[in-house]
Amino acid sequence: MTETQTRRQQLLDTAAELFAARGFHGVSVADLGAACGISGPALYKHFPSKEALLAEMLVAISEQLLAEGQARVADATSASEALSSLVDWHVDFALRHRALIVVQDRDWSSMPAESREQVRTLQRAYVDLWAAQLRLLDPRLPLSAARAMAHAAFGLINSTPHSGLLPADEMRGVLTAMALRALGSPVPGSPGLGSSGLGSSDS
Amino acid sequence: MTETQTRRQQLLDTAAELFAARGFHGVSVADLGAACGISGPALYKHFPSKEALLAEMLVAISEQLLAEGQARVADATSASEALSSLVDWHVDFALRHRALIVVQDRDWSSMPAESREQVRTLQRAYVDLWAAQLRLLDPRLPLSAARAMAHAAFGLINSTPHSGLLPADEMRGVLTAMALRALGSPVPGSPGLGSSGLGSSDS
DNA sequence: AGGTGAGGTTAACGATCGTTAACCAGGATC
DNA sequence: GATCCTGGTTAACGATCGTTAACCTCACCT
Repeated sequence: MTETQTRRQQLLDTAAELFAARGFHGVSVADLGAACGISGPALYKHFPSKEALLAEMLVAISEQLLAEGQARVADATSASEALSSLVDWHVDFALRHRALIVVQDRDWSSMPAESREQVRTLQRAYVDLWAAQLRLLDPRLPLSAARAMAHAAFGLINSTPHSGLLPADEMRGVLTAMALRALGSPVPGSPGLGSSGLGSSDS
Repeated sequence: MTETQTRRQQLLDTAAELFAARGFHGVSVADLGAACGISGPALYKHFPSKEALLAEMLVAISEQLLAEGQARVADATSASEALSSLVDWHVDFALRHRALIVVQDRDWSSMPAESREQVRTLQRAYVDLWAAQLRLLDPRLPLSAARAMAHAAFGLINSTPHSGLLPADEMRGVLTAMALRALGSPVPGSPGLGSSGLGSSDS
């Protein structure tokens, strides 16, 4: 692999892989060190604690997701173009960083409180970025419903680590198409879906 | 809460909640006991080990998901009706058992090897149940792509625990509509769907 | 009455964990 | 050439974990 990376980055990458496979509490610092060719407490030359390593990992990806998402929305000329670009970005990210995707919503609760709050804020902003575009497409859509739809789209796209059964190229096509269809027309016109009706017709 | 349940079931229910919040390795048997009004090693009067408790929990829900899924497919008169019924069932299950949904794909790797294999087999059968219906709708769809689509639909529906921002009734409507749309017209064999527009750009 | 088993208790065990301490090699700096 | 910082090492610590052992207490059966 890329041997030119710094030891610090190697620790982050390897930790992502191990945490994704066995969970934060299921990986000891000795395991992590061994997987990096060093052993045990050498980790503390690069991070103040095991929790701090996790925090840096998750804060970094939350920032990256949000920053690129904002850039793409800014560059778009319509809501549908923005959403399409957001989907492409998130699919690309999920395919390139499967391990990080798993760790993010699995070991979120193992982070120190302050970083946990930071990630929560970043994630909320990212969700609202999607939700805003959805509400531009259908202004009758309540914010809470738009947020739920964004979360559902993330769940769909983030399913890729759990099913590594397609080559990345084909998986990209499947996920992109499904996500765009799922977000397509926010109000269900189809019959037989029950009487819930998503409210919001009058407010 | 329901005080008429057996202690054994109370342990399973409470464990699901705690595991979902902090992860299997993040919950000690003392924590679990305390949350049930008993303390510490009393767990071993009901389960041979902490891992065995997790295994029973996950095997049970995998069996339940598959059994009801098979029943619904058997009762359906068409592939689209079967898929719609499967979506309803999975959405209902996810809304009723949020904690179990979280634990299932979070602490799968913490199970003893034999039970892990058992759950894997049950889940694979459940995925193939969905995939078979998808391929009835579009016979050109490869099995691997159909499986990926089923996984993606699960991810979409299972997102509900992460976003508890809608009342269950409205959430059911949103998830059902999105899942059906996502599965709706199976993906064209075309790679790189480039600048696909969202159909509803006009309003 | 007396025995029994189910479901608790506390105490204690060995293992493992995250973390700290003390030490050491080597290359850059002055 | 002495010095210092960087990134390693091994040893040891205290805490916590899952698990076992030994004991207790009733409800229940005969």
